[in-house]
Amino acid sequence: MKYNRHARILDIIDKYEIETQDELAEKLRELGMDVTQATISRDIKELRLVKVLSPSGKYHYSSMNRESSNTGERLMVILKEAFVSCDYANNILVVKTLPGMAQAVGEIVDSLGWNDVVGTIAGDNTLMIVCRAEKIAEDLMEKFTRMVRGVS
Amino acid sequence: MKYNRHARILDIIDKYEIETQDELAEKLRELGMDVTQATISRDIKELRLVKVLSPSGKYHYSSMNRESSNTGERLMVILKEAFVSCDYANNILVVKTLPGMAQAVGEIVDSLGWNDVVGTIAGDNTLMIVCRAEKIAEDLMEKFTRMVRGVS
DNA sequence: AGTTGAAATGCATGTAAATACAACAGCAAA
DNA sequence: TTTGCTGTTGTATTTACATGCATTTCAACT
Repeated sequence: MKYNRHARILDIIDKYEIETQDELAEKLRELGMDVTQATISRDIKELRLVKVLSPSGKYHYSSMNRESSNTGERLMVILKEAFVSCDYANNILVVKTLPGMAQAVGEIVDSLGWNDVVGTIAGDNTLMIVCRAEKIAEDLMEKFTRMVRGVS
Repeated sequence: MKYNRHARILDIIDKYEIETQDELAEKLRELGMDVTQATISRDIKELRLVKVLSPSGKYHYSSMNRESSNTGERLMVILKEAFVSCDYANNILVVKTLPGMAQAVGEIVDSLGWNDVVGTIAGDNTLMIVCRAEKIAEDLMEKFTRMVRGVS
């Protein structure tokens, strides 16, 4: 019974913006699965679901993974995860990444199409970004750091 | 006042496993910032923090990003985000990724050290994984698909 | 300084979520 | 069959959280 329900729960939160556990219980009841809020609280714990804030300002349950559905967000996620640190000298920004990830991060930076960035070159875990001016490199470092800290 | 506090909150949830908003208020009070749970509820909303389940089975606040602190998890996140689809023929598994991400995914697969995988070679958005047997390729496809769906 | 409007906060309270406890179902060993 | 164990669920309750409303703070103006 339980695993079937878990699957349905994933379906439901994917399809609707579920704001409360009671609401979820309601949906399940419509599918003929009679459960209480207590059970759902436990399900949610097992499924490791989280309550996130939608752009609309409402909270809703989500699956933590696959949160980012569009490509832009997915790239950002990759960037954040692969990023280790960065520093600059003159107009060159040097980004350290997880091993083997520098190419990928370079690709992402390229894809952003910032035209203050002249070009990028990547090794294994190091990426160099050539900026038009030192100021740009500085700003960019700030930007990366901020981004990774989740401030957006 | 508020932005200062927001910064501290990020610090605190990074450093401690904060289970409740009251607990967070407590920590802030220790830093001389006198706030109530109500304010923190609003802060948390603005910072888009989420309550996630730790491995220990307890809930704690986290920044949604940077959730994956250890390298293994971070690689998994990248793998999930960069993955598009896969298929196989014989003992060769072909994985499609986002543009420019194939190298990175290949790197990750290599790093997993599965010895049923003979080797990998990556183009721009396509990765080929040479498996020891067709069965392995099939299993692997299953594994990837499952993983991306968030079931593990 | 006084006025005004917007943002931040606290207080009180209603709502949502987690859980202690008990009941029960399935199941394996005696 | 009985006993004891494990896992699932509901009930009742506690605990945690969100929010309406009143109050304060602060900056931008007269």
